[in-house]
Amino acid sequence: MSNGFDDIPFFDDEEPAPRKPAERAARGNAASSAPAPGGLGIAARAMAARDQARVPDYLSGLNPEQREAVETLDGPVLVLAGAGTGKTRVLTTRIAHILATGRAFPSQILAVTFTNKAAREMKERIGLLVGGAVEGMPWLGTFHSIGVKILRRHAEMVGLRSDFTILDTDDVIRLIKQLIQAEGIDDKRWPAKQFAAMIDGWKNKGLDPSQIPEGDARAFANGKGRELYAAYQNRLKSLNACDFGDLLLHPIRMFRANPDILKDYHQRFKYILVDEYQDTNTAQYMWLRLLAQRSGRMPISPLEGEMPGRAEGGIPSNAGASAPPSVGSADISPSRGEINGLVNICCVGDDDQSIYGWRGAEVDNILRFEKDFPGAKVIKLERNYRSTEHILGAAGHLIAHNEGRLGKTLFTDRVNPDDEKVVVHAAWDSEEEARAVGEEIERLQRGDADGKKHALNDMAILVRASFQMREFEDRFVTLGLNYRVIGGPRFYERLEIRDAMAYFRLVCQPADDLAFERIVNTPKRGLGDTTIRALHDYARARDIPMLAAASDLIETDEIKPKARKALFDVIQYFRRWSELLETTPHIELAEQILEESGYTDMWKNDKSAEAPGRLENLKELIRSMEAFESMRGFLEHVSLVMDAEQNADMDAVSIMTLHSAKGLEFETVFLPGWEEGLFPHQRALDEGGRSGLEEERRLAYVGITRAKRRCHIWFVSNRRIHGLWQSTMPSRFLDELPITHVEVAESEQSYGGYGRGGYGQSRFDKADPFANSYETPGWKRAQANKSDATRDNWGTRSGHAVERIGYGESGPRGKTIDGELVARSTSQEPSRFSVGDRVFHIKFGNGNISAIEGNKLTITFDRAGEKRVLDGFVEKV
DNA sequence: CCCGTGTTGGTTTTT
DNA sequence: CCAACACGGG
Repeated sequence: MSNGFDDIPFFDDEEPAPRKPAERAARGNAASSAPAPGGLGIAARAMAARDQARVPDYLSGLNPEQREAVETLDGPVLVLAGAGTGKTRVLTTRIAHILATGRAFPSQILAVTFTNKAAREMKERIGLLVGGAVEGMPWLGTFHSIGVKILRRHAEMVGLRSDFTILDTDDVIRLIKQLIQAEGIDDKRWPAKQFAAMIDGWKNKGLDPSQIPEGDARAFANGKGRELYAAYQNRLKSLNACDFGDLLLHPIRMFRANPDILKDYHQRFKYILVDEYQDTNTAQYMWLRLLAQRSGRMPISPLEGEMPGRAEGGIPSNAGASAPPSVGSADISPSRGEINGLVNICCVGDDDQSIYGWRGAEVDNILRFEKDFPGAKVIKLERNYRSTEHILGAAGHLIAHNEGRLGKTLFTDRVNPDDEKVVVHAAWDSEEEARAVGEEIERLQRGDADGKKHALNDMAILVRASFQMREFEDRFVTLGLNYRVIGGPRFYERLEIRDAMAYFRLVCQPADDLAFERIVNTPKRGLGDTTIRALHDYARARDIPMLAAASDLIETDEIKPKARKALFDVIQYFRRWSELLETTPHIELAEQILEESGYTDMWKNDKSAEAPGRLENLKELIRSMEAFESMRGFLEHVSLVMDAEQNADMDAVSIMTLHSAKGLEFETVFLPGWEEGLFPHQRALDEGGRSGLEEERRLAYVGITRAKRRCHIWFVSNRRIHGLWQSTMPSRFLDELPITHVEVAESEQSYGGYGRGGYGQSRFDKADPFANSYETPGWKRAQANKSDATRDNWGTRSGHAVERIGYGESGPRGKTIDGELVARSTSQEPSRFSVGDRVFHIKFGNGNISAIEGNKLTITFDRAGEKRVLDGFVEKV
């Protein structure tokens, strides 16, 4: 059976020891056979000297620290790579170096990232360095994609078949809901969603049902937490399915139970590289330790209850006495180049950018690295190539307020007297904040400030919470300023896509009950609750899939004739499609399935405004299948890679959360909402205490360090929270910025001072400690702007466009549509519309134009009533 | 089965 | 305040 993973060579492609090119190999081996860490032998030193003379291209241009990080191939290495210090470059060059020196074949390198995006980027950049050799790197990928690859090979060891399905969050919640109901528990009081989150948390920690803390187990459904978790795992097994957590946990269990298999992987992976190590959770840590560990001297026992991170400083290698029973003892003699029985593992990360503690990441993993991997080389990259000294100075001073850190200070020597300081602005409320940011953006765009016109693509607004985006969107629509929102629900999470996928899944995997239940009555076939319940009970009683149960039951008279007929048809279709699976091209089959099932017709007959968009999405889904060889291959891809590609052509300001900004950079960054309660967020403070505050501070650090040249921070005195206006205090982080690198904007008139209660005085309490007068240009400008804004609330600029990357059906107020350019007004020219035109709006549907003013139209929609919209959002019908 | 009304809660997100 | 969801009526 071809299931999309046979094409990856595994152990059957075991290469002989690297030998060519001869000269390079000799060099590499000489170095690696040198008595590690102590000092190099004379011959090796001579050769090293010779190497100095002939530096390979890919090494030139690295600074000494980067170079050391690339060239220290033997033993554990931790690269502490500050923001903008060339982290990815080090990682990719290191791989290139391993390959070029003949140390390992591409298939002997394990390189893990967190996101598909990061994996893709790495692949591309390695490709640039070494050419086609990347193709041979089957083990470069996310934790999860590598986890699947391992698990497919050994699925039977954990009670699965190798064609198991991967459930996403939505499936998981539906499944749990069923279990909760089956237990007779009130699913209102104990929401499935909440329990799914708990399970996720346990799995992040690597905990089986038997290992979860008693308190946790009791906390849900009157103490049924543990039973439910166990029931969930059983159900997954009978569905031949996995959730995301299992993709890591099953391999861990499998390795522990089968040292011989683990040993194969030890032999395979000569080099391990890990990106964003500060984001690893306990399960990922355990997974890595199993793969990295050699010689059985490393006690690793989190599954036995010992949590790494506590317990006297982690896991000392010499604590041989407490070696764990099973896994640890896979006795592999250290191969050449490994020290302390450890593989050549290189973890790259930045403890100051650890912002995912709330979803299970353990900063402690990176803080503990030297203890975990004795003899580890720690290399700090502190030379920054991204930002000005002011930005680095501000960020550095801020982050220095954290206690739990390894300590780095970024610097740059590209100092320019024209560099702007970080600017702190105050505004009266969030509306004014949005207005002022919009003005600043336009100023930069026009080039007023420095004579240079700045592209919108070089600017970003980074917010703490997504509700903050709305005000900016509103303002930018008004101004006709292009923007794109990054983040939010994605293409593959949309209803119609999930439905279609459920059809495909069921064809490929007839035991996929979740898929069955999803679509058995979609489109409506008169198969209601009663029928489904009967199928469900029958299937459970016999432990067979529901589709099979349906086949059985239509032979009996347990089901009403009408439903029986409908069910019969469904079964027939699936039988046919399954047969066609092997013979028909998958694209064709997919189209056929959606047609014959009546699914496309369902949307064609749907009169709602979203229906056309949904049909378009279905077409897009089919198109995206072209890149795959088989339907199974496609399904595998989708379950792991839920990205939507973005449209980079358009010039637009990016709006996103601070979290999704990690790893990105922009010339100009706007950071609004620096108020106590919002940033740092009250909930982080309440629930996370001191470490919560530190994570918020790291988030602030991430925000500032996204900026290359300009960083504008804002806070407001009044913000509407849950509908009611609250007066707010400036964020404590503002006080943690160094005066030398920060400038407080001339008062934008707004900020009337007030005390800080028990929090002590802030220099931001006064309207402006540095310069403030009602005669300042800033005040005058503010006044001017104010009238400006009220005068023309709709703006008159042309070419407005909005893009929403990854946002699904419910873009706010119908302004935007999924990743597509939806508005392009042309107000300079006479309107392309006339009063009375019949038009279509993607959100509001069809309607007639009743008035036109510039690029804004008043339209009476058939269903949505009268609305004012920009002309770019509608088209003639 | 669809739609309207009431209720509830409202950081951050990947796989 | 506003959006998502659950429930009940037609």
